[in-house]
Amino acid sequence: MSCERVFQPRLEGRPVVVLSNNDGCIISRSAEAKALGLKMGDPYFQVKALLHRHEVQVFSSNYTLYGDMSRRVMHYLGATVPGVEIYSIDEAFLDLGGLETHLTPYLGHLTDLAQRLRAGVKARTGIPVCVGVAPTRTLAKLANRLAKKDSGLGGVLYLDSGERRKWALGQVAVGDVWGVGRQYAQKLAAAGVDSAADLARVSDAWARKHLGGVVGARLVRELQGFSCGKLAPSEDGTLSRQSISCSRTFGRALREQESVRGALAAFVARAAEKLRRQGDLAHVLTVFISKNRFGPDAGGPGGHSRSAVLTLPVPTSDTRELTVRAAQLLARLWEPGAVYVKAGAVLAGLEPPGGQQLGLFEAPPAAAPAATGQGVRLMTALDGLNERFGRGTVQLAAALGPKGGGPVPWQGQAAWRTPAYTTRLEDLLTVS
DNA sequence: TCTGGGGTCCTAGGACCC
DNA sequence: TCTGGGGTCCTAGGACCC
Repeated sequence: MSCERVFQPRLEGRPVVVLSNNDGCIISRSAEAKALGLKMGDPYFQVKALLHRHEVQVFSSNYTLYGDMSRRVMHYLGATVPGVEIYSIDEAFLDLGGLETHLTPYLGHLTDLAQRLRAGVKARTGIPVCVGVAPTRTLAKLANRLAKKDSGLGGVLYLDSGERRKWALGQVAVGDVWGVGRQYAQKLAAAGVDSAADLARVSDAWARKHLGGVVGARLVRELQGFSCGKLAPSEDGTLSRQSISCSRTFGRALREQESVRGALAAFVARAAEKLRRQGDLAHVLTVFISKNRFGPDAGGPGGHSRSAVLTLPVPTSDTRELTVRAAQLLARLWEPGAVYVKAGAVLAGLEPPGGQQLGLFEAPPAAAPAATGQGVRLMTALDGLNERFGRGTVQLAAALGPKGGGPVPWQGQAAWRTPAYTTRLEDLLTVS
């Protein structure tokens, strides 16, 4: 929402929402939209009338723009303080350990440093941010939440003393603590644990028993102010993922296997592209297809979706091989007469090239095309062309849809997408 | 009519190993 | 009647995050 506002200042002070892929649900809201009672995850069609009545500005999601703006914010943070952990597209943890004790005479109180970071991000990108400072990530998230809610704090809250920490814990409902979702919140309420302060007092044994084992124990320790280092530091937040997937809800329901096969070819190609960017090969391919989970005949929980898994004989990142395999898996899953609304591909068992170990009696596999230098060069050329001329410039025919061109049958809805202001020359904003 | 996508970690149980 | 200890790997399922 903030990204859209940067490029359309007229949106300032007005209710604005951004929709998920396929224009399905609300995933980002301005304060004014929140005040109208619009919730995260509200299906668009259910709140359409309300949106219209209050002249809420609606946008399809524009991840090209949001990803690029995120990169700019993170780059500034990385250039300004040591130890940046990118946590998500709009959050980062900064390690300020030691800065206060050693540098107070030069930098001032950490609250001042946080204020300068906030102002710096705003000046360079136009994106408003809040900062929470505390001894652990969980407490920093909690402080950030309070900083966001109470405009009197000027966007920054530093929990610099035991008393202030105690006060902050008392302000936050247990369900709003990082790591407490719907299920745990319900369980905690039943046990009389209502606030973050209550949660910080439960025993280690109780946390282990009722909040997912060591995860729960860590959560409570973090609230008490003992850091448990939950996050694996990854250099830029994208490297060394353990699985890579691409899935989409189709713009309309599909009943032809050929159409779904085309969609899967496109999804596999996207996932394989990400895999090659990470420099890994995948050993395991999963394909899934889903029927409408809200329909009357959706079946039990999970009954609307089926998946098939294949362990590849040789790990690969070659789009051609993965596309062929995905089509085979799809054929296994396909129920004639069924109507599908979504499909996806997951690449797992990721490993760097050259790491395969053979069993004692296993013959080395004949090199598949994917493993040859030619295959690697082809994929490199493919990625190079798509990088230079735009995503999808060169694709496998399998991903192009039916002959004759036109929009592919699985194309999602995006009725209110803004331009890629910062990444496409033709979309550059002109000011007169 | 219309309900997102991409991840992580953990547990439990079974098969198998030394 | 008594029946070890310490592992790995895999799958399925459940919880959580933004």
